[in-house]
Amino acid sequence: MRLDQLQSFLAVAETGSFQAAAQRCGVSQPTISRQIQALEDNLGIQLLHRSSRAKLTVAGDLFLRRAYRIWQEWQAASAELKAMQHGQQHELCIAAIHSICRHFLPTLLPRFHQSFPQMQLRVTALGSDRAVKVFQDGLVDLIIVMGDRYLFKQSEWVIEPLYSEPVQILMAAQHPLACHPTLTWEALAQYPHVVFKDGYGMRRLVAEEFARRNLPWQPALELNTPDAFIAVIRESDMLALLPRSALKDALDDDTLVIRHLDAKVAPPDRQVLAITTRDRLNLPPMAQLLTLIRQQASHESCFS
Amino acid sequence: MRLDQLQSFLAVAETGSFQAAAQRCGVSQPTISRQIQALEDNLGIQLLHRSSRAKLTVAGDLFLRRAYRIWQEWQAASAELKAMQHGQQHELCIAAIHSICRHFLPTLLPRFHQSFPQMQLRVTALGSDRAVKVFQDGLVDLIIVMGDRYLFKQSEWVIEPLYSEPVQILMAAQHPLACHPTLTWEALAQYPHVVFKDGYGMRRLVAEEFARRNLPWQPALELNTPDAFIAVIRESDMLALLPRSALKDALDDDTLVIRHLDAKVAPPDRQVLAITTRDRLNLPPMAQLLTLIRQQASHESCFS
DNA sequence: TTTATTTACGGCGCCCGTAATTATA
DNA sequence: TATAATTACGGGCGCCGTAAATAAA
Repeated sequence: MRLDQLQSFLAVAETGSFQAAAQRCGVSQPTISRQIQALEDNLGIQLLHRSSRAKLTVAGDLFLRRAYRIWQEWQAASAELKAMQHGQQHELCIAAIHSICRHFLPTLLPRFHQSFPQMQLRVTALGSDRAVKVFQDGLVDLIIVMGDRYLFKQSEWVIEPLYSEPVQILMAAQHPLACHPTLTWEALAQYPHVVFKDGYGMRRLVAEEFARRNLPWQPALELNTPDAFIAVIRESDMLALLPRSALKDALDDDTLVIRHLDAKVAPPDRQVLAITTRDRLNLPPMAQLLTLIRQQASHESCFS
Repeated sequence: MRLDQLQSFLAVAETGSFQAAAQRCGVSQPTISRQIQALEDNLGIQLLHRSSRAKLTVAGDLFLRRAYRIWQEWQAASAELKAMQHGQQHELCIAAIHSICRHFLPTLLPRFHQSFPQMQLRVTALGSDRAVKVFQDGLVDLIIVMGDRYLFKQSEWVIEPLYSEPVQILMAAQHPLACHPTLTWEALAQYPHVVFKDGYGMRRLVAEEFARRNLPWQPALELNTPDAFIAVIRESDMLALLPRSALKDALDDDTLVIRHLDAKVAPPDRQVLAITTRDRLNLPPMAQLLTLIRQQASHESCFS
């Protein structure tokens, strides 16, 4: 079945005449005749009486409702996708790690909102693994996560490195290690650690570094928001390895100090990636969002 | 858009691979590729990622639901009409005048039921005009009505004469006219008449006969079922002109007598017609019903 | 390298529009 | 007779399958 056959049928049913239908559809009258015939052959039953005012048969009457629904559904689909292509979708979902939600997106989202005031943005803070999962399930349009060797790349993904930043150590101002300007892994291993829960990129990065050096490493406390880290660290002898951006809030806090590792033994910088699918790049809102993200990222990189 | 393009898309979406889809659809793999391309061109947006496991794009995901609904609707329509053509429709509606419902259909319908036990029959007793109206509106599949010069014939109709029968006069046994073996119009005009309401064929036939003779004719009582006629006639000096089949119940009733008009001035026999549309003749239940109706009609004609 | 999709190509078939024919009122 | 739908016919476009090329994993 072709859609123009359906259209011919609907036109005839509505106008009651083949030639009126032909005019409406912008084709010759025999074309209408043949298309109706094809439809009837295809369905194996007569749809129209061929007297003066072409009236519907019982079968035609039954089919009319179906035909109309099919036609409507196609029109709706067509319009929907057209709208999407012109950037008129109404929501855009982002999942990102906490530091991005806290320090990267807030300056960027208002500017995006100016470009697409109609668009509803949904931003969710998640660990990297979870973000990748919801992205795979098609629940979000874009994720911003930590780069990771175990990231299972799909060919239809577009992975854009945004910036990288060093991992540093947060501790209370009166912590025994606070007097050292730089630290060693052995020193870190002496103290209990506050870490992210499983499924967070930073957890995996830290765990791998300790494992690589065969040092004992016992997470004393698992959290899933960086905010909570600061409160805990301030009042204990615990340590936390965090990316620099997560430590911005601690910079001006007298009760906390930030230290780094010896340059020789420092862990690799943590990479921050934006991931979406290739097809979404063609959607204007997504293109705009990515442009803003790139701008913000280059700005962020200046401080590295 | 062609339907097999839709089918290709659904097959790819379901199997995740072009060649699996090709196998399922029974075509070569390039055909699937081209059909998806055509669909994408038509909608102006990419529907599938072309990596290893062909996954849906956002647009494809949106379109999938529409496509599925369209496909289902077509399948349903196709099955529905196929079933109808094989006589599996589930109801058949008849509208007929009262005498037919009372004397003609009762012996016929049980036999029809034997042939199509699944089928639900709906029979409605109506005046001829009303029956024609509901038939035109597509509310019933078949009508059996009185033949009438004013019957507006449509070209897609099949009109089958069933039988004709004389019009006779019903009166109470002790009626002043009961002693005459045959009657004249002038005599009839002396007495009040019980008649059918407007829109009934017999009403029009009787009215025309009186009008043709310039005789006064005042309906004293209007009814719309022949049953009621008998009860009224029995206890009054009213007359009723009724077709012979409507008088069967009065034949063995001592309180009633039936008279006819002089042969020379008798009104035309009333014709009984079955009407349906040409397309319905191809439906097995209707074909069977018409066969039975014809049989019954020839049987009826024997008594004319 | 292997697998998967796209492009190239020859051929068949379908569909279109014009014009002649048939059916209908 | 006039109007409307169907059939006939020539031309072209479109779609198919096979096979080669290209892209991706």
